[in-house]
Amino acid sequence: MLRNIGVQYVDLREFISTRTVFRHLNPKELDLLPLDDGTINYKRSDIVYEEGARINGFYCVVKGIIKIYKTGFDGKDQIIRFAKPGDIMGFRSTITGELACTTTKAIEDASLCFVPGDLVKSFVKSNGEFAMDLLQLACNELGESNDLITDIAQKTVRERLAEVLIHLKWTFNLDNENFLQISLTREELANLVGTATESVIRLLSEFKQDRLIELHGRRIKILDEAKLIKIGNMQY
Amino acid sequence: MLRNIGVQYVDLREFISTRTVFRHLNPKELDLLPLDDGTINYKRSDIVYEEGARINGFYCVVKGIIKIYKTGFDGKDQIIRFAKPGDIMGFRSTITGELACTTTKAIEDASLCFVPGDLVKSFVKSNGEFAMDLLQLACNELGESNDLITDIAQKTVRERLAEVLIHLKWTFNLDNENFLQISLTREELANLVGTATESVIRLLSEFKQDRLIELHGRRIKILDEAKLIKIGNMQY
DNA sequence: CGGGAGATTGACTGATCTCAACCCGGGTGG
DNA sequence: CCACCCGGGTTGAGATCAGTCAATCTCCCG
Repeated sequence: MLRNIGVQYVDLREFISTRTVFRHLNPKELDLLPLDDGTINYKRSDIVYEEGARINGFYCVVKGIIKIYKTGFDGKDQIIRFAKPGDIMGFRSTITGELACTTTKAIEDASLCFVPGDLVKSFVKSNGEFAMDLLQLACNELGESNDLITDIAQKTVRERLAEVLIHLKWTFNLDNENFLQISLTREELANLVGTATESVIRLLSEFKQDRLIELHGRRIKILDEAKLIKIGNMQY
Repeated sequence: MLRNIGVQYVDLREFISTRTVFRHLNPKELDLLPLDDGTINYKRSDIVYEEGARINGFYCVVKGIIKIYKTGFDGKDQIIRFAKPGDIMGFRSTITGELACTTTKAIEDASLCFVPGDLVKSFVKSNGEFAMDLLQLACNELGESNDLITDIAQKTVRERLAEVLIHLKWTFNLDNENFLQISLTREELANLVGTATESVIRLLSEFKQDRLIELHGRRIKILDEAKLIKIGNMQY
């Protein structure tokens, strides 16, 4: 049951049964999950599935970070969210039976555990606790998506960039030198903010001038979180 | 069980049990719904609940149209979606237990049937079919929200307005004279598109010049759906 | 050393927002 | 009956945010 993923040995069953939406499955149900057999490794920039693909199951992130994005008609990507260890991808398509409406790509080496859709659906019907957890998951995402809609529609690029930096801090934390623990290209940052690469670059320089952040290549150090929150007009 | 809502008499139980997410409840469960007792009438521009309110139950639209929107920090509203007969409002907050993240206001006289959250949750746990339906509902909305994010982030105001007009047609249909069967102020249209009122007005005039639509006050006649779809860069 | 991807900077353009004025129709009070 | 007001709609002018295009730079890699 022990499995080598990257540098650490992790008990996969332990992980799935405590850190994911499968936390309320009973031992019998857990036995049905194809844990090791369903786990697939991806290298940085590997695509897990593409927009338009038929998905029939949950991809549970065990290790790594995956970006989830939609490609607009003009070829520009909009990053919707990131999935990190413990998160689930592909549940929307699995539940609705529609084709995937997003593409998912590893931005660092990753391991995903695939759980077939039929199995998930049977759990939903047999385990009310699990159904509620899944509903909560969907509803949480829905809330975040709705927030994002208002943000993009009403805030300036400057405000949104500040907000994105704060969200990244909250989601991925800082290392002991206050650097964001996620590495994104300027273009990815732009696709997250919903703007042009050049705009992100200019605004990052501004923030650096104003001593809100420090830049070391792709590594971003957060110097003044409070000020960034203010610039981002965040209500938290 | 017959109830006067507006000009028509409708069998409420029949409506709830065929047109809403409660369609897979069994007769026993249906009996638990506070149908007539839970039904409340609203006048145009009445607020059902406000952002920040504690919601604990589903509001099921029986009659009328409700706009669901978020107010940005600068006081401008962003309309997320409309709820029409058969639709549910407030399920996100009910499920997650969070405060409402949207305000909901009747844009025409409406009747809503309130179903307590505890009852809904008990159905989720006891009725797998219902749980799946609810999940599908949430996932469908999630898909639409994600589409909207990409649209707002990448499309021009002109493209978005064209798209909104088409979506309104699909959602509310046209009357026998090809007028949209929903009446919105220019400001509401702007809040839906995510732009300024003046921009909407100017673009509507353009569309009129180009013989894509006709304007009679708030009533909008769709003349050339195909062209609007093209302008909106819609992939359908 | 050449090539390529990503990052940066500058100049220019233009879509869209804001501000302000004005119109129009309906309702209201004197 | 009329003057006034008010909300919503419309139009114009000017300001500006942010996108595009193009040139350059910096690494890193083979």
